[in-house]
Amino acid sequence: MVEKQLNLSKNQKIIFDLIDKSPEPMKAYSILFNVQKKGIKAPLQVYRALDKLVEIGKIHKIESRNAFIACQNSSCQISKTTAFSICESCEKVTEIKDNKLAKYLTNFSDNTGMNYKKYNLEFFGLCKKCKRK
Amino acid sequence: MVEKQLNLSKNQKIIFDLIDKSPEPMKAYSILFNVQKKGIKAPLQVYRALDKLVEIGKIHKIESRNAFIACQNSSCQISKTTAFSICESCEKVTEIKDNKLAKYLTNFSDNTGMNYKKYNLEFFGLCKKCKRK
DNA sequence: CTTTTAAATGTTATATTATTACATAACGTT
DNA sequence: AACGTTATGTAATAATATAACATTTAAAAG
Ligand SMILES: [Zn+2]
Ligand SMILES: [Zn+2]
Ligand SMILES: [Zn+2]
Ligand SMILES: [Zn+2]
Repeated sequence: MVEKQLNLSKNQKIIFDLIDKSPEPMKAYSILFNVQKKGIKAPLQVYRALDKLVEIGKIHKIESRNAFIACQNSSCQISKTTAFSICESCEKVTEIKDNKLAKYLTNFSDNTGMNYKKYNLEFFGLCKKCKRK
Repeated sequence: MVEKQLNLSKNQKIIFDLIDKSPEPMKAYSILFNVQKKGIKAPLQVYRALDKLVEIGKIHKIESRNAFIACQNSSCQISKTTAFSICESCEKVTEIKDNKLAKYLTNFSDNTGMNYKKYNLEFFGLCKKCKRK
């Protein structure tokens, strides 16, 4: 599944490519370390690219881990509704793509009648692999 | 609704009382500043109390804000399932107490068949007051 | 009541995560 | 070319969180 990313700037592309290749969420200073050989030397350069990539939905921040993961779900580019599964043992993170869940949460309204176009849901448990141990 | 908290230690009680009185989520260093007159001088003392209070469900961490709020929902003492509404304008945070939502998420299983006893959900939007403006 | 163990505290230093401030360069539009 | 917008470079610093070690308090066991 090839995604267009022509609109990304130089730093944004370097940093997106790194995160996209990583099998696990990456932390900002780990990203910084990994892109120093490409000329990105300062934290701010990383955070600026991360902010933009989050804004356009190419990556997501795993809030409970202060780490970033590439989006696995094309619809995130137009919405801000995210759900993840996080293994508390090996820290594996998977983006949950479930239309029913998304619909349920998007239509959810609380006791004040308020509803929401944006949410972030993080599930915690043990992944298949870790459960076997 | 009086809650028992006899089991809290001195520092835990000082810090819980402060958070419980606050109308808004409190950040760790703001807590530290506020309890220095009571003899709690170092960040670690605050973080240790926060860790314990989170563990026993008396407070929750709002992950997207790095801030802490007192639990509004007695059932959180036995579960780790939390949901919040966050106003993106005034930063007001409310804990959502909704049995249907809790049931739906607790019973949710992802495409791998995995399910979860623990989750954190943060909804974002504008509160009533901010919507009027 | 005394011994033992676990939980909590105190203190210093340090690690990790993120932003402010200011200057410059590249890009897209008219 | 002139303009406004977005992105970049760089240095300094703020904000959040933990490591390491010594000591004290409280709970549990004998
Ligand atoms: Zn996504
Ligand atoms: Zn695992
Ligand atoms: Zn609660
Ligand atoms: Zn508001």
